[in-house]
Amino acid sequence: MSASPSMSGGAGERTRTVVWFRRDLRVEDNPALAAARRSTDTVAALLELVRSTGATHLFFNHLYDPLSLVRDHRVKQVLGAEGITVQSFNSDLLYEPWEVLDDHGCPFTMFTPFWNTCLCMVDPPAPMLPPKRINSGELSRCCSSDDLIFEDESERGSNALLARAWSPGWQNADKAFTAFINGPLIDYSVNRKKADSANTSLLSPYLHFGELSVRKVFHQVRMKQLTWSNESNGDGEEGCSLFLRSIGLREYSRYLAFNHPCSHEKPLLAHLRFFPWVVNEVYFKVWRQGRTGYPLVDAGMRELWATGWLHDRIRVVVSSFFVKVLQLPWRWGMKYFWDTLLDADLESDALGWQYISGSLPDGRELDRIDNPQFEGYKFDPCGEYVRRWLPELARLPTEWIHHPWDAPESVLQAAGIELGSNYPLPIVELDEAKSRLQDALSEMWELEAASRAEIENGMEEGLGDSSDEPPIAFPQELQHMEVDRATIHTPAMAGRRRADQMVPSITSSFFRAETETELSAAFESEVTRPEVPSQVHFQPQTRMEVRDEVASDDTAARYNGVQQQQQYTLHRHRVQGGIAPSTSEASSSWTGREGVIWTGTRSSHIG
DNA sequence: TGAAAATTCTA
DNA sequence: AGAATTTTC
Repeated sequence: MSASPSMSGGAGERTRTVVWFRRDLRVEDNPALAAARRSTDTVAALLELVRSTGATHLFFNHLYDPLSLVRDHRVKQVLGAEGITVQSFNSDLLYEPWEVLDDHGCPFTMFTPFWNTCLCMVDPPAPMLPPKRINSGELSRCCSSDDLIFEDESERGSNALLARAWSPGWQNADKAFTAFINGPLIDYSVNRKKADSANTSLLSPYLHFGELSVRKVFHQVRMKQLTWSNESNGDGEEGCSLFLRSIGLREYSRYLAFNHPCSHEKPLLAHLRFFPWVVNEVYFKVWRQGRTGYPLVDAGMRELWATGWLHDRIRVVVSSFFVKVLQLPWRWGMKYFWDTLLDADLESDALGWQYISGSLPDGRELDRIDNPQFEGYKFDPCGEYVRRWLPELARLPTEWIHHPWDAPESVLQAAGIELGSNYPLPIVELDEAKSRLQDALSEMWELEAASRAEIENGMEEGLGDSSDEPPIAFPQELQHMEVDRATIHTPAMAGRRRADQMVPSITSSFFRAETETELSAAFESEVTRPEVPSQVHFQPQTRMEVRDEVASDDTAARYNGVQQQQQYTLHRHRVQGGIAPSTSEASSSWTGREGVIWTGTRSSHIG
């Protein structure tokens, strides 16, 4: 937001204002907004701010989760009606979700064709240089970033350790990026399967918080690729493709969120609603603590807790173990990721968990259980990773490091390990998990068939509720436990207040309180594709609002047409009034990709 | 050169 | 787990 109209074309770099907008202004902490104190309504807060500063223009960048889409649209309406010029931009993505369509003009339902299409499109415009000067008018005086309180004392304390390893800010983002493309990128294709972080870009938190522009990443990696291609460095070139692909996954997560507004809460494939999840809080706790008895899983969970980061592959390992072996409800895991990962990202994490839990057309097969032992030798052949995070196994020879339960007693003794005592036996045997999974799947298909039969018999009125996923309450106990642990350890969630998370969960209290009517209205009518500002950038802005509306209606129409043909069954129309019961009040996190050894809470990153 | 075996990859 | 690709003989 700028008090002066001189700041134009913010499409390239984010500005501080935009960053504020990403996670909702915390009005209650901002002295400049005393009038709006206690308000959690962004629109009211902005209105107040605009009035008090005399701003004439408002600029912001797009977000694609349902909460933001609705809210941002309201901002346009309300502030527009006040005579404020409101202009929004794409800054988070290479291409806007509504720009990427298949031959029939329909949104893709699978990643590969989506990404191939992206790669064939005209390259996104190169990022712009930052403006030489921003005339921030009254704004800088009345609410500089120093006045905004992003963490309280207890948060500050619990973040101290993480802060040592993490360097936020765009300069550091830039440094990390340069280091990556001049270093590990060339060997990315060879090294990417190793479990440790040395070979990954560790950029995901910077990307998440808008400290690094995806378009900049895209262009520079493309240039490297060209260079290596000319030198016929096949590996280097392939590394670039693979790395860009992980950027593509991030794009795709927004794409999915946009096309399926509930994808962070509901499985995209309808039958998953009938899966009989094992509601077992002991399993859940054991998983969180890294005491499952499977070394690779446990090492991952310990690393996650200690550093707030996990390699992409290990995210797949632990989450797939969670869903397939423990058969816990995936949204619990997603919530835990959200709480612990420093690159926690709603869209990316929802994509990841849906992929793992078999909810995507191109996801992993539901009936396939990955064997952590084999994965262990694949990603961590020498056992270094396991030894680093599980000191109790440090003296175990590599031969047994990923399956200590098979090791001869003498070997265990020599390594100082007593299974069941200082390292657990497998909490669930894989064979047992397999048969349990088979049973669960048959049950799921039976229920699904029964439900479909009933619907065909015209009984859908009677079972309106049953087609929603049965609500599985998020374990209460987790809240307390995490706070306890957080004060002892370092990680991210310590003392975080609920409001800080601002997870666009449709069921969050914030949402209900502030926007329920609007949202239900939004989801009720099928014409709701919430207000996608289309082609905003290069238009003179007089007619912009009008064009927006038209464009978004267009998009909506197209979307609805598509919706029928897709195999996804996302009963958006059911999400009304009470709004679908959700497992978790928050959501998830996960990025199929890079990360940073991250330090600091989410809320403290923003500065 | 072709079939069989081994390895790799899967969003 | 299974398809696709590469290596082996």
